[in-house]
Amino acid sequence: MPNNTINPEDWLTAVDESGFRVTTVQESLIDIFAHSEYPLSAEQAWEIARQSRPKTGRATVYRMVEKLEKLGLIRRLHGYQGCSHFVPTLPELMMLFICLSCGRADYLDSQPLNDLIQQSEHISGHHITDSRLQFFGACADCQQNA
Amino acid sequence: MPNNTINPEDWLTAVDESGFRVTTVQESLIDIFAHSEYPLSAEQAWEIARQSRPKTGRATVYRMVEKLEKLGLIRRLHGYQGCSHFVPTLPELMMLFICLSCGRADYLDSQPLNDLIQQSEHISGHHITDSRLQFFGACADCQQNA
DNA sequence: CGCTTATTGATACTTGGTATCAATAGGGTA
DNA sequence: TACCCTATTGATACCAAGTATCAATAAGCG
Repeated sequence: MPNNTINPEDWLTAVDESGFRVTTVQESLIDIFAHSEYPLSAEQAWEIARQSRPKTGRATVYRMVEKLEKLGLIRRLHGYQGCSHFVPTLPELMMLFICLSCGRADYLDSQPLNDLIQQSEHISGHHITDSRLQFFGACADCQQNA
Repeated sequence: MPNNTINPEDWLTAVDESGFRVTTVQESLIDIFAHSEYPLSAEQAWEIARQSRPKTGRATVYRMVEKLEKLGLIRRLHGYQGCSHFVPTLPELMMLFICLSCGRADYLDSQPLNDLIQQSEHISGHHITDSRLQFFGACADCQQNA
């Protein structure tokens, strides 16, 4: 995952600016999601959070996940170990590839998807306001090591 | 939904040929999914099934949904009232549009998606074995009646 | 028709997620 | 710094979707 393009500071700013208080739990959860190499479920994030902050509550983690998703900072993966895993959002890279072998997500340039949306709107007459595209398969690395 | 292209007989054949016994419950459930105008959850299918066959068990419906999904006869929708609704599969029409106003699914020609997959494989080096594309928005009808 | 075995239905259970509410901690003000 | 107000938190209870269990039932075959 291209962590270098994800800045936890920006997430804190986004949470702050959306009218919420920024707390230490939230900081720790933002850190966990922003730095994870793999998609995380709320349950997994809770486990990790308790390692450094044992009293962290389950509901708090679920609430934070919901908040981050609503703010568009994380994005839910569907069809990979259920539908409860999240990855950081990278607005220009909305086409997600998930490797079924190593579990890592790769972000692909979303311009081709935007083109496809425009084309589909034109053909069907529907007005498309949201889309979800996920690819599954074997990543370049896993193909080599197979 | 283009029901005219879905043939329950073919589904029964598919279930039969995959080594399962074909029973009356299964026939009724296949009918329900193949003829529904809207995406259905297992729970909803159970409700409908009990109207004509009151003793139908909940687990049976969940089992049948699982079987139909594994055989590729129905496909799960994600992000529309959760992730537990299903629509019949139309292999050449794998791009799904779901109207957020009337709830109906429309199937779009999947050739542009196939092209996109090829292009993405070429650029990324990943081997893509499965994909999921869903559009959300307002269908042509609902735009007019708004 | 009767036998064998897959399927079924009732029920209990698990899991992922939500609601409640008293206790806690931000952060603004004096 | 100390105080107050209120959003957030954590513990717990709760809920809903889905799964496991197992005796009863019904396909399909000889």
